[in-house]
Amino acid sequence: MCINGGPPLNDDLQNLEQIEETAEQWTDKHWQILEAAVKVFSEKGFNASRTSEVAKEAGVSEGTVFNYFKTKKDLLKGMLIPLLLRFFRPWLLRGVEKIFNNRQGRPVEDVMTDLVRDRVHLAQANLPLIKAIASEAPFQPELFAPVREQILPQILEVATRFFQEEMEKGTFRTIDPLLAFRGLLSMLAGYVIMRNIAPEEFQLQEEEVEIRRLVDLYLHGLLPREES
Amino acid sequence: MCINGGPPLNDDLQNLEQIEETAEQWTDKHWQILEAAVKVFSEKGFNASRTSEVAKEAGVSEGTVFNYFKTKKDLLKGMLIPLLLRFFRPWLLRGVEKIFNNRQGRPVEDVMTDLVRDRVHLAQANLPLIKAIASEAPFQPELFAPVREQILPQILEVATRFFQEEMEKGTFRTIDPLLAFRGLLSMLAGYVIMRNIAPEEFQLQEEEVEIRRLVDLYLHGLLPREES
Amino acid sequence: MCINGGPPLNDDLQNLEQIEETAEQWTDKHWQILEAAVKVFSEKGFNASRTSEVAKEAGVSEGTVFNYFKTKKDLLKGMLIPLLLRFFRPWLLRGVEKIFNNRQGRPVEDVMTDLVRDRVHLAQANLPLIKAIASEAPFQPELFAPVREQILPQILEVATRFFQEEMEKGTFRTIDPLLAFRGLLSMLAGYVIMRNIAPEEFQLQEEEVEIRRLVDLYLHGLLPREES
Amino acid sequence: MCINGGPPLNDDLQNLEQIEETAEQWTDKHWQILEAAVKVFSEKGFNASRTSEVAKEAGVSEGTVFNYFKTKKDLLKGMLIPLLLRFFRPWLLRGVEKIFNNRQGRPVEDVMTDLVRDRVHLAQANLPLIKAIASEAPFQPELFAPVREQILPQILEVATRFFQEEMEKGTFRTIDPLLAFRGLLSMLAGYVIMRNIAPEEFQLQEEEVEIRRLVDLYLHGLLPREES
DNA sequence: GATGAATGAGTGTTCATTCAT
DNA sequence: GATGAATGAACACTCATTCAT
Repeated sequence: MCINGGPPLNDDLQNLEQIEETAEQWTDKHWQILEAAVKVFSEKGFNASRTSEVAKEAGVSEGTVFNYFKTKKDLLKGMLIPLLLRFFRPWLLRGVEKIFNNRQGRPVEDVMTDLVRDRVHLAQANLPLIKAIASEAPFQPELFAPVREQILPQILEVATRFFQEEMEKGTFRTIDPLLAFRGLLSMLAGYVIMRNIAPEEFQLQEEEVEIRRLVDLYLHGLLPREES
Repeated sequence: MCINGGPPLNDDLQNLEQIEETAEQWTDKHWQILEAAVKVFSEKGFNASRTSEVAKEAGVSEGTVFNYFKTKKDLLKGMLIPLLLRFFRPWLLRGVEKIFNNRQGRPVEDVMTDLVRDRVHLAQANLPLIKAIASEAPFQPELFAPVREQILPQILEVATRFFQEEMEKGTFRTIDPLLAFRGLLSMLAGYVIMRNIAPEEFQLQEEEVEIRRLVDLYLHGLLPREES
Repeated sequence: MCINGGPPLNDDLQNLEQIEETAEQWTDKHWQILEAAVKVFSEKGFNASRTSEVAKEAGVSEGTVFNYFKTKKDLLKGMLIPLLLRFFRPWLLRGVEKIFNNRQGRPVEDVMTDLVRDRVHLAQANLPLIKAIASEAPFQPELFAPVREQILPQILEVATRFFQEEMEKGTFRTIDPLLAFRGLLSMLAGYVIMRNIAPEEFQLQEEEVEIRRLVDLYLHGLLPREES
Repeated sequence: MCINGGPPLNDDLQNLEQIEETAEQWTDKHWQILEAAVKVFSEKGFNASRTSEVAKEAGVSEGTVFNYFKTKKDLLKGMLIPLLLRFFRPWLLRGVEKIFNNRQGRPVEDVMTDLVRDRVHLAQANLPLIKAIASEAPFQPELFAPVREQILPQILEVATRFFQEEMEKGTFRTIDPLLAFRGLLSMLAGYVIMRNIAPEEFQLQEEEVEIRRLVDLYLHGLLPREES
């Protein structure tokens, strides 16, 4: 009859524990179908995608898709699971400290570059997933409410703590840590988006160069160094 | 029988002259219907929107919608016209110089703040329009190709010229002007998006404060001022 | 967009006034489609019927069916309207008295025969309608609740009044008038049903003969006349 | 692989011998599944019932249902077996005579009351079975053809014989024995149906009272006794 | 014998588009 | 020019049935 292994997706994305639990109960078929959905949704958008195409892409029959995900919308909802796990599990588990713990002596530019490079790579590797979700998120607020209300604050808290600590140590100048985070996030996202929309028009160089430049601008600003 | 006043939209968005021409040939009904479409599309997304709802919102019959815009997609295409006109006509007509011409003596922070404020206000005022277009753009590349290929380079050129001149004058330090532009654009867009997604979670202050902080971060970077 | 002239069917079948109102707001298309639905539903049963077949039978497109009746179930609900109007409007409007008013001097057998004949003819003429509704009624109690709770009591009241008056006049012997009504209704329905299921097996004669026999059995019972 | 114990159901319901034979070859699982089907079908109707629900109700897997009954329709067909056995085996085996043999001296009212009470109890006890079959019978004529053509005539013959004998004995007045049977059957069925549709609206009393009244009306008719 | 995952034809319903009035 | 009834292709989802384990 109905398979739909794992708990229902509704309201079960409150925190990482629940998300991991759900993910563990998923079978290979779940992942196989979800990957197909990610591919199709990211290419055509949620509404323009056809469940038949997801099925074909997954190499299963249409009925099977619905055995594993009760509705088309559940496919979208399900994508939050790998997204959150891939992007936040390491961070939230280990804290960002680990990344910065062993920066002994290394210049802050290098450390920030590592950080940005990691996120850029992650975003590039998961671009379809991000595209599928991000493009539909504005129109399904109730679907993503748990993320906004539960997960986002956790992320902000980690980020804030990181910036605050560094500011106290004097690594960064003292500004609103959330502003610092938003600024970095914006530049990072802006880079990834523009890179994928119109790399030519923006005359983007190879990734490593761009990342270094981005970090440089973020850290030093546009004004001339005053010491000179 | 078919009205569809003005030239067909296809391939007629190559430059501002053509766009203005098309806009002038539009009747009030065109605008009335397009505004309705903007409202509906921005709330539900292009594919989830119903032409019937656009008609109701516009206060006309469904048939009339199709008298003015041959297809649903033409409604989307048509939105590019007010978007481009509102965002770029003043810039491209007068050049950004005008904005900076009369900055005699005013500190660069203030001038940049004016610039950012202007764009933020514009974005806020046209948020539905932006949302309607931006959310569908990734899935209709051919629809937006003329913009990317014709309009975007014009914009980039103006922006580049501005940054370059200022760099030569010493107002800004010398970096890739496109990088400078992308950085500013990213921060600007990031601010507007986050403000509209989750103002609470990001603890956003009143606009003027946020804009000043944003410009400060953009201009000075995150590192402590070295002279101190 | 949506036509669906007339008020929504839900909860609007409380009394004959509302039913008549709804019926008057129906267009020819409504009736055309409903007749087709009656035909199809009565032949295959509600669930086994296909809306596509209803459309074909009505000579309209499938979309048109749903313009006039929002759902397949609404087609079923809509059938109550002609059913009730055809079976009860005359009765409830004029009272059964009219039928019996002018029976001056005529033997009660003849009057009852007229009554039964009228109902049998009506039932025969509306057999598909009855079949379509009656076969689904047991499984859609909420759909027919208004009829059971509002219309049925009205009918029972009229019937009760009729039998009671005749009993007081001495035309009938004094028994529970509802029992008398149920008995007549049962025989009438039983006759119509058996006639349509297996006329051969029940060796049914021509209608007029059967009706006279039925009335005779109903009025005199199975026991021998005691006077003899 | 396929079990489907017992002979195929098609065309094997010609007479009671074959039916009994089939019933004897059925295992407990057959009965278990069939009872579940009766429950589900009687609640939702044949077409609206899901084989998955039958399986769940029977406490077996969906596959098992189809091991015992090749198709969903076979479940319906199979229901004829308990129906016919329960309703007609005793009658046909022993003849109705047995019931009437020992009526020595008892008034005919009492004897008829016994008869009616027996049938009413039987119907009440098997209501789901009757409902499941009766509601689908009009739309599956070929399924029930053997019953109509083979079993029904046998029943009618027994009934006819009974009424005829009693008429010859003078217990009943002489009318068409089939009419007498149809009249009784109608009243009986009408009572059971109305009792289960709307006992309140019909103001039904306790069963024993209703049965006595029903028999009284059937035997004496509605007219006043002429001897008084 | 029992299972239940996989199947895919089939369904009610939607909605962009047309066109007669 | 404006209307809105009619259209029918298309889609999400269902479910009886199969069959490998």
